[in-house]
Amino acid sequence: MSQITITLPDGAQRSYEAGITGGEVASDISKSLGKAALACTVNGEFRDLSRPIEADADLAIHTLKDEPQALELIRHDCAHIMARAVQEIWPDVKVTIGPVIENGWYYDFDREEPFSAEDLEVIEKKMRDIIALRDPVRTEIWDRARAVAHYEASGEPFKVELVGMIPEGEAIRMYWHGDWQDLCRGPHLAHTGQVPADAFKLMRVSGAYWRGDAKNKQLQRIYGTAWRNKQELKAYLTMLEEAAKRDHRKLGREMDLFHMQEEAPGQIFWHPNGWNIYTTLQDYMRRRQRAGGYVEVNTPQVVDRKLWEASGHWEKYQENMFIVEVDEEHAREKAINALKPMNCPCHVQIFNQGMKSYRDLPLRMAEFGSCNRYEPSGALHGIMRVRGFTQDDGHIFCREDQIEAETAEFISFLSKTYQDLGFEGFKVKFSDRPEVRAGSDEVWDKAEAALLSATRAAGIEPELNPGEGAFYGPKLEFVLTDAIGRDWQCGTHQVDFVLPERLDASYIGQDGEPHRPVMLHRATLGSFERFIGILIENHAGKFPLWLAPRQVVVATIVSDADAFAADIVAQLRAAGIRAETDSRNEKINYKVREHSVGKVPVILAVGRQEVEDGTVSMRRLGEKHSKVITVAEAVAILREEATPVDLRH
RNA sequence: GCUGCAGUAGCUCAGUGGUAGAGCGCGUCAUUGGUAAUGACGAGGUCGGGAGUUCAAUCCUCCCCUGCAGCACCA
Repeated sequence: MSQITITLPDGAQRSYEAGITGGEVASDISKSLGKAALACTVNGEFRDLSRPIEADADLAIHTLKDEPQALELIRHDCAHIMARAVQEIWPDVKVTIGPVIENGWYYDFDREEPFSAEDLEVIEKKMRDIIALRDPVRTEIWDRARAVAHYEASGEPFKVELVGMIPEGEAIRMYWHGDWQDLCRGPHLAHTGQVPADAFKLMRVSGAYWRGDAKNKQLQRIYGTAWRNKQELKAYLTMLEEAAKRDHRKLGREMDLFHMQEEAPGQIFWHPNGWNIYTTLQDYMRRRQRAGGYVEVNTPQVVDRKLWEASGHWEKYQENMFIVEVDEEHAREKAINALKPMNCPCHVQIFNQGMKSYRDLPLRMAEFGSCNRYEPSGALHGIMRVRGFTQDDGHIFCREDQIEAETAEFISFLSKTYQDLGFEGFKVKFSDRPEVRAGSDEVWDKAEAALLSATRAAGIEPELNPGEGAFYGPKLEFVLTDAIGRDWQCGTHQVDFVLPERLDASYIGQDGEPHRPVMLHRATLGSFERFIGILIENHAGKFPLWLAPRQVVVATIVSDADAFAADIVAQLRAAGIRAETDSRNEKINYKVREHSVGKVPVILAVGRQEVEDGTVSMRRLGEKHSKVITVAEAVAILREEATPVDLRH
């Protein structure tokens, strides 16, 4: 037996016989470490404690203290324990896959009968029984034929398929706890008792397609969440509740911003408060775009199918379009139109009017373009994913050699916009040529290089999405992060070589010959509807003053202050502030509560004292204390704060 | 679109095979009250839509619509 040297993370070295396991080393270091050990990392490879170490190695023993490894192991073992629990309760259920995901895991099962909420409780209880058994986890490497034969014999067709998907040369590893067995890459805990029995919870059941393909069989997926201890689980559940409190659908109702109803699924009825946010945002974008050298246009909603055929939408996008047929009986003519799902073909029509010269380029054309798309019913979600929406759309017609400068210009435009709207940072994703594409490799080379270098020049290193570009050109996607760390893809910037060709756009170059322009499709917010949803959730309804629909409420404490309040509101309105009085016959506590729930940023309370002194008691949303200042001071402060960010100085 | 769940007063929700209840909100009256709910009284729904079973359906069955969660989709 040869001796090997094990080097621990602190640099300490220990000598053992070759073939010793990580678990044995842990026990040798100390009895308590031996107990606490969950798994180990050997020369950078995350492994089971039970695997022998044959040569000199760096070794790190993982315990519950190592958060990422511990969570990975716990969740992974939860997945297996859940699958075992399900098969022990319903032996005829077929197992498929059960990966670790953010905050937990899921496992997909094939079972005729749907799992019910009560079933989840039963499964959860069974899981705790399995954990209490403290069954050791055992592993073996099998050859492919044996694994296939085993799963065929045990009637697990999905596992047979999975074995077939494991690449040649990769070990086929089998795991057991108790008699239950699963195919798995590992690693796993040393025994089932290492899963904290009070720190996991089954969350929900849903359908999911086998291998993520809608053409395949639909399986039943059970989601669970698991943590290192009860406190972490509780913190996570509390966080979910907090996130639910900012749900834009709930706040939209509470703040009286909008509503939706079943006669118009996926479309929004904007109430005065919500429309105020919308127009404030649109006014802001319009000023920014004008300053950015865009010309604003507006194009038709209902457009003949001929244009969609020419643009390619009829062929590629028809499923998502609202088709409008006018029949002969009523109109004495037959016409098939479609509501526009995108603005680009219409913009090319404007570009195509008259002759364009190279001197006209780059031509930056913007439209707050209302579009309608027949989104699948299951995709609809509040005002975030709708069937009728308005994009802050724009198309830049330019020469190939202008792509880089225009891209840089747009990135700076977008970056300022996000900053103005209260978002700290954003990520950029770069998608390059897909397999099936239009345009020559040479043109793609140029376009990709231009996008990349413009992004890098802006000091941004994009995340690469190889092969994910549109068939007509490469694209950048801009993802912003909200106040609670969620990512939202909003902006987009796409190079398009195809549409100008299909719709025959051209300009006369310096050489007197016609040339094809390149089109850059770009949007900053994406759609107003979705972006406002994001804003609501980002601010939890507490909008900065300039965006808030109702900026100030002047609330009277006694009715003797009614006239004074009305006068203050008149002064505030004259200063351009959205203000209203609340002189209802209610107590000040009641009014403060109601307007706080309604997320009004500023309440000015006025009673006898204020009338006498010409002051107001200013209370900001969420603050406990109010401040007494003169009316003139209040107007001056609020005027400044209510000014849109881009107009301030 | 697929799977599952849900749809009762403006909102949140309870409830029953014999035509329905609470809190908040709303209205009226009283109260003029200092920074997150003053009190009393009152109005308000035929229980998402359609069909069926039944002497009788909001409650059971079927179909449809809409919503929610996830999957798929997001050109």
